[in-house]
Amino acid sequence: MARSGLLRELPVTERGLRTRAALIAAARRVFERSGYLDTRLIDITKAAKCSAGTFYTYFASKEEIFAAVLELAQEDMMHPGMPHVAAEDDPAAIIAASNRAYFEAYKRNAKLMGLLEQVASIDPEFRVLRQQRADAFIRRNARSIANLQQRGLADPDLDPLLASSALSGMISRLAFGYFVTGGEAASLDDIVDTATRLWVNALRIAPRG
Amino acid sequence: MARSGLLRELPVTERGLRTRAALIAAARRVFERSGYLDTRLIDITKAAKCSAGTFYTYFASKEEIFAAVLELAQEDMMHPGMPHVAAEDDPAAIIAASNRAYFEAYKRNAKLMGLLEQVASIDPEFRVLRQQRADAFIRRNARSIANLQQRGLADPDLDPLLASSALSGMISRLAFGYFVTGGEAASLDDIVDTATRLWVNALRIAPRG
Amino acid sequence: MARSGLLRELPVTERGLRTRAALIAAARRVFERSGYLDTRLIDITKAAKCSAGTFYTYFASKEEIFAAVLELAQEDMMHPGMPHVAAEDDPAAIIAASNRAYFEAYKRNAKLMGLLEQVASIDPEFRVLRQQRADAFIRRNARSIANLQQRGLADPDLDPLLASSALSGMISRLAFGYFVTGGEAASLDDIVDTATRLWVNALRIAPRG
Amino acid sequence: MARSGLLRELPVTERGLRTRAALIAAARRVFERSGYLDTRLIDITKAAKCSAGTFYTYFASKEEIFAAVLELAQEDMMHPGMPHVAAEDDPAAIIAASNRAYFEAYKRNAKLMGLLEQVASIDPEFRVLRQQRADAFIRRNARSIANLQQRGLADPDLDPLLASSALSGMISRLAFGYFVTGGEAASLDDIVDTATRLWVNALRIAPRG
DNA sequence: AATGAATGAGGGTTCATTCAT
DNA sequence: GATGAATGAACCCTCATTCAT
Repeated sequence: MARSGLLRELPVTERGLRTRAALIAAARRVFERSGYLDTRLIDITKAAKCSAGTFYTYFASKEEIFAAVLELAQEDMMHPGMPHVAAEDDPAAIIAASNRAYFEAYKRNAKLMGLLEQVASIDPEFRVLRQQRADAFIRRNARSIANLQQRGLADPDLDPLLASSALSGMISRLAFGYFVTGGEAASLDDIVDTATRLWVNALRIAPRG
Repeated sequence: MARSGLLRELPVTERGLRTRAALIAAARRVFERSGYLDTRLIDITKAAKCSAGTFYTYFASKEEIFAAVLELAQEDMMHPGMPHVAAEDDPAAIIAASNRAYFEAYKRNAKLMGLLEQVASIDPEFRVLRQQRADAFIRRNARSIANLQQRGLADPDLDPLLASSALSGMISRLAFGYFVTGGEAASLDDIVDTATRLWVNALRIAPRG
Repeated sequence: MARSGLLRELPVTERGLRTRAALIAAARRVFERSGYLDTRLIDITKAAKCSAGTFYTYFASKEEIFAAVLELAQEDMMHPGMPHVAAEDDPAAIIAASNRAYFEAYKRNAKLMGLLEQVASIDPEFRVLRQQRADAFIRRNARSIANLQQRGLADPDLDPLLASSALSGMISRLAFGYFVTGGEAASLDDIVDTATRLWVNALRIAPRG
Repeated sequence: MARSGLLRELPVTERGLRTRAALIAAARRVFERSGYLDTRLIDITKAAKCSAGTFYTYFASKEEIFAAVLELAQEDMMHPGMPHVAAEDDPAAIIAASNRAYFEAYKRNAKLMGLLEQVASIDPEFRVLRQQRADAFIRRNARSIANLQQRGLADPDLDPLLASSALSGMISRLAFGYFVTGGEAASLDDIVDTATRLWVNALRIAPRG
């Protein structure tokens, strides 16, 4: 996900970079503590130990600094999806690894994912962003499904994109329920195992050997 | 889902009942047009053709009238899930029917479901409400899965509740993506078919004798 | 204190009289519980078990019903001051009896006196009312002082009205502190005794015999 | 009477201090003109020539700015009571001086004293404040009375605190009637003289020499 | 005479944004 | 670049009062 239109250019001086970074770090902390809506800009500037006016040197709005927070966390969030593993590996093992990777990345950024969910439900720009991320995840998984089908290893009657859309949604919703809503009683291992088994079953992936 | 604690007593006169109903109807319209956050109480009272003060005769807050809107729409939303079909029916057919019913009910109330998603991301009380609804749906499907397992018709290695949680989430997320986000290109039939096929596969439901 | 300008005519029907009386009784209760300012008219009508509109059948405003509450309590409040005793009685005994009567009447209506103090500080009409009551008390005591002076029993250098103003104020302030503010630690007897002794001393009333 | 808990931190810049001071001065003016209840915050900000929002930079409420107004006037109000005079002075002269000082200070702040009376009748926090001030005055006079008793110059049968409570109340009520209610016809000198004579008589202070 | 719903003016309060220093 | 005070639009909410039934 390249720089979204929500971001402006970086400051030039050393001090400017430091202040900007302090604001972003403070913003993430405050957003995660208070939620997006309840966060006031002065809460952020207070946490960053700078004045209210300084905020506008770097960001034009709350949306813009939230975009910057997301951008900083983005690298870590790009891991999930199918990691590159040797093609000859057991498909079930690959799916298991992929799901585990997704859940773990989700866990590391759980609060932020909850925030993104909240902001996406409020602001169309972030709805698009969320959609783009979801689509990237879906397309990657769709390619993997199509690949298995071509190799005769998965149910050929399924539309790869639709199936990926459904199954990827299943995974992300599970992660949301587990790490954000936090109401699930099961252990992470159980969830990954069940999700993987359902995924494998759903695609009718032939058991190995 | 009984009356939530968010509701107060009903008015006693005919006129009062009419005004209250007008407010709820207006609120639903305005919420669906402008979203929850951007709706101001005066927008609602204007749409209901009454004065600002009248609002407070019936509701204490925006949350309260939103709860009333949901309550009114609730009956229709309780249908989805497993419809009552003869037990001897083809399990796959039952699942297909259930999924179709869910998607259709979702479609009828799509804007409201999008609103609930938004409000749940903002207000903890509605987060609980959404959770309760999701849980009811999950438990119903879990019972169905357990039943199939007992009859030897579904993969016995799956935990029914966990599997239901995953698959029910898959369904509701699909519905959300299809009817609320609205970005899906597929036809409703294709989605129902794919969802059903994945569900049937995932549970390893034996093809009918 | 005759009917003040704050009061209107009485209702004619039996039912009307009953409702009016219920409103006044309720008003006194609510005023004493919540204070004048914090009392809303619906609090009164609720307590009187009638509707909001009914209030206006009998009273034009909160002030007016408060005036009615005072009027009803008035008879009891007219006792204080010098009670009529035989002129040949011991002057000190008369003063003691008078003070005691004042304190006791004050005690019976302490909450109402506190209210009157509050309302007088807010509403000029009641400031006048309070002043009239105080003046009546002062003039009565002034006549008593003048009488003692004429009989050679009290310090002739004092202006009777001024002295009465000071001493009467002393008494009413003591009563206010004792029954309304409620911070005094002394017993009522001690207060009456001290007040009487100070009063007798202040007028240099010759000890008897 | 230290800073009450009603006050927040002072602004740091010169400009801030100026604005805050302007608000307090304006508040005093408006309160004295319109009374506490009838004063709206915008009346104050208008009088201080700043916007409505600025008020909240310095004060959280009407109570808070009223506390600040009182605090500013407080120094002047602490003078009254017994001024320091040589111990060997004529007790009556000391009392006269003390009373005169009290009346003069009261006169300088008469409007504010009236306001305090009003606010104390409305707001419990200020009721406490008024009580504390009254108590300080009473205790000071009680010490003076006890001292006279010990020197054999005053009626030993009086309880000093009770007597002070009564006589101090007499003085403050006179001042209130004279400067706030404003209905008294007498001259200030006459009032001071009468009050002093009553006070001296009441304590049976021995005539000098 | 009683009802209780409808009215709407009026005040308080917040906070993103600007700007002089 | 940084500061923090000033701004004022925007909205919420209360409640005395009116009025149709």
